[in-house]
Amino acid sequence: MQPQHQVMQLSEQEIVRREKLVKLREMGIDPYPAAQYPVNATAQSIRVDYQEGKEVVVAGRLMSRRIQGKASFAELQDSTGRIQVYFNRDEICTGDDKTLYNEVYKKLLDIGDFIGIRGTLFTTQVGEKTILVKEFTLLSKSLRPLPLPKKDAEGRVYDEFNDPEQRYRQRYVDLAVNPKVKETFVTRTKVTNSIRDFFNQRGYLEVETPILQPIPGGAAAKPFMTHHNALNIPLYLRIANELYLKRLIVGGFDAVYEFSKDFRNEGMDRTHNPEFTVMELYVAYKDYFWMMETTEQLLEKVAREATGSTRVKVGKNEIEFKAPYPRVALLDAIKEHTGFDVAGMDEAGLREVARQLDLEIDDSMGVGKLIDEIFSEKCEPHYIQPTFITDYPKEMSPLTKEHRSDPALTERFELLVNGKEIANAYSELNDPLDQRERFEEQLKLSEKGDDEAMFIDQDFLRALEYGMPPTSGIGIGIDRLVMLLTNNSSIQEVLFFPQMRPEKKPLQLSQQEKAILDILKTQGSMPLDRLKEQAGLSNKAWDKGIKALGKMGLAKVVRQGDHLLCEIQK
RNA sequence: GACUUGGUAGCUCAGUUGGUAGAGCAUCUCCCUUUUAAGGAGAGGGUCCUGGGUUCGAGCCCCAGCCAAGUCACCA
Repeated sequence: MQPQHQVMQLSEQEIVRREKLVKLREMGIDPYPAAQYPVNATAQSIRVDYQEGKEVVVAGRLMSRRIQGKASFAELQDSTGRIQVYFNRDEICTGDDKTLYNEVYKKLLDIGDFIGIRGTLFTTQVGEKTILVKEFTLLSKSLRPLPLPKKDAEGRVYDEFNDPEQRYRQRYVDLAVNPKVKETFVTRTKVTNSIRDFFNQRGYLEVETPILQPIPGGAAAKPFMTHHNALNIPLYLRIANELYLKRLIVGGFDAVYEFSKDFRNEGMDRTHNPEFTVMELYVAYKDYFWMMETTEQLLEKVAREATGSTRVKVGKNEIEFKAPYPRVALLDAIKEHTGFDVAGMDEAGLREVARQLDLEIDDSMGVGKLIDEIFSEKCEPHYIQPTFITDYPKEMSPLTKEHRSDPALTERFELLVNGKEIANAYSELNDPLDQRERFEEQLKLSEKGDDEAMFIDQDFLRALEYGMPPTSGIGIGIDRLVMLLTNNSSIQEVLFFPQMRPEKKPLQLSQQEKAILDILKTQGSMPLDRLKEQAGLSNKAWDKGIKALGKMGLAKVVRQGDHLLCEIQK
């Protein structure tokens, strides 16, 4: 195994920047100074509050340069955007010594470096608000060249940094170079702030519950497993936080909510990341009708605060988040979009319907899963505008209270927007005996082969036995909501660091080079074809190996009459 | 998991029946005092994703693999 530093191959530009680093240090300039820098303005504040001749101190990354002899225009980018700065040799170097401009600025600074600037504001002949640099300070040297997308007057982008793999793996570069990406994440935080604000104003309590759980409950999903050494027990990463929040309602809180990272060990695609964010809220003495009204109000406010409007463009559609939203019972939706009335149907009947609708089903599916399959395949995509789908069958809702007027159904709704589920809510099941029976139903499903069926959580049942007030709860998928509000069709675009397969380590090769060189060493010089034969390498490996050796100056091929001869060098 | 597409310079991309690897930007050198995607001139820069095969010869053709995106399948 070779040590890491020998593996590292630097590009020409990276070598140049490292050499500049050395030169700066030789000149007594610290490329990574510790002292704070007294920033008093930003690109944005200068634009908004422009005063000719005003002195400002700003800091940021150098993002472009146009050097013209003794003068140069450059762009400085800070967290608020870009501002043009003007370097003039005689403004920076007031005495005879011009090295600060000629050497330090022109030769030793690079695009990507962080610098601080003290200067005065002026407007150029072309009308651009600009800082006339009086003094600059290197704050941090950048050793890797950034990609340099550019925009022309019509807004066309050149050399855009747009390869998704690189953008996700190196999000820091993506953020530094693509301003739109930053906006997405600012909107994301506005969304969560707006939700918090809505709940806090109502006096709801934000809480934290365990991520490491002995029994992963509250949803049907495959969990991640881990192990606690001191306790010597298996633990699961939570798939939902529902059961813990309900325990808090048992304990006497009237309303609790939590933004929770949940984890599911399932497939990844443009709408699924193994870790994702859900907001769950539980409010005592409420039912799912109340929750529908609350949800409408919440989303109307969030849409307005995060995007500036209740109308949001999503792909080809425009979605109106203004309350109220239509309410459609699940079985009515199925009747409407498939023509089948599945109310009260047994498993065999549902199988037959699914078969007629050309749906793929398997034997482990019970009544609940079959209905879910029919609905999500045939109905879900139709609901573009926000719509509450209500009254799900009991079999697919093991934590939900039985419907007050139909024992086959539950008091549950999902909110669909743009054909996708955004929220899921119930009148929570608080009858401990009913809850135990529902868990036992799940156990049967599990025995049938459904590996997502819920576990029985005895402690949760114990809590319910002490008594939980009637409660309504909701879970909102934050990533999906942010996707909608930022018009992104991929979850990776709304997560800073989406999960990726690890990058391959750079190969420590030169196996073939070593093989060739070893033979050559014993001979000093030999015919090329004999060397190839003795090396016993594939054509491709031979070709690469001998070319690489030539390039490194270790071997040389020389022509001698009709023959090619290979000689060892040095 | 299946299929499709892609992987070439720091970035964005060309690359012809298979015949010595190209452009723009960036970098480096020289010239240049108000420019705006790009001032002028010149130079350097490559593991063509990896491994094997076919061939006198592979960035290109064949096989296997890696990574990604998209579509489908799976999926609270």
